[in-house]
Amino acid sequence: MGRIPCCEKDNVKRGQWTPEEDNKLSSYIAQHGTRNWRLIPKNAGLQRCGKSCRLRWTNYLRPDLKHGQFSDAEEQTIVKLHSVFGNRWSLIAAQLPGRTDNDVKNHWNTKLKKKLSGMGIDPVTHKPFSHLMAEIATTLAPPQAAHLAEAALGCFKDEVLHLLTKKPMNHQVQHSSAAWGNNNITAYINCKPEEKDDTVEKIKLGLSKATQEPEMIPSNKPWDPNGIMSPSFAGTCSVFPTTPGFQFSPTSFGNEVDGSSWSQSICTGSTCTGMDQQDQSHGKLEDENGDEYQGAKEIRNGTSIFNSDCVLWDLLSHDLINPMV
DNA sequence: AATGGGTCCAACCGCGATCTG
DNA sequence: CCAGATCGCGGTTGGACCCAT
Repeated sequence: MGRIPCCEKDNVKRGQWTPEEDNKLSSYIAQHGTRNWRLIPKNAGLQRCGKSCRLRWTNYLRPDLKHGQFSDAEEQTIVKLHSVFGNRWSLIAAQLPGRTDNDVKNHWNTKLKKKLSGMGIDPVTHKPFSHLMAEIATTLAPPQAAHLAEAALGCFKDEVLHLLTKKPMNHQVQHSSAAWGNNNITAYINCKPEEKDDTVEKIKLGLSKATQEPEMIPSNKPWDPNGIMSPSFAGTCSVFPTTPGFQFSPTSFGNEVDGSSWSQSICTGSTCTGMDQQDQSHGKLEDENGDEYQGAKEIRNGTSIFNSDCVLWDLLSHDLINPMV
């Protein structure tokens, strides 16, 4: 029944690969291809598991791989695609010739996440931290709001402290914007001071309402899985997407700031026009529990989440090297 | 020079999907 | 059809390297 094991676990070497091992594997694959990873280590004279050989080849030895630094354009692509697909590294890497999913993942975790955080943008949702705080304040029931806001304050301490104390944005922004080659982010951070002040007020007001006036929360709450967003409640957070976990809107944000594709890539969190109004079921990738909604499931099943009149699809489809469908 | 902390990335781990005997 | 191997993926870790003290 079944196949024979891929390797004898107790007789395989692990850890760093030596140049000799690399040479053996490369020359064997050059001659015989990568048909059967189970046989490759044995035939190539390597005391390695087939899985280890596959990883070494796909992540490091493949001749078409790039090994240098990520360019600005590559970083932009990663951020843009991550705002849509999340941690689907293989999908993202497919749009970056010569880069592996491991490369992209490592670069994201070590560099890009920090860059975004330094700009006051949550790398998970691609929204400004201030918007996330405001969402917490305006969309959760009182006990949840209080606890989550407290937790968020811990997570986003620097950004929130800046907002609440109105200290000027400092080194991080300037450093980041310089490193990323233009002033889009600085433009965003520094733009519309009245909106940021408004955001601070929303945070304060929302927390105050949530913790003191439970009767103000409408009956069909967004956190209620059976509920439908009421117009009155939606109006209380008109600036923000009305569903926790909702992702998007590059287009509106870019237009607000300077209309460049780079600012569209960086942050997808501002006013959410297009998708939430047109088709919420396609816009939502996850609900507040992290469960996938229709859109994400369609990606996983290999079909597009985007229809022909979707702004996001228009944005991305022009840039994609490998179709997602 | 020693050392402690931070960063980076190659490699490993575990899981679900797919394939194969 | 089924059991189990293989593949592909995303998350995590180990250790090399760098830098400040």
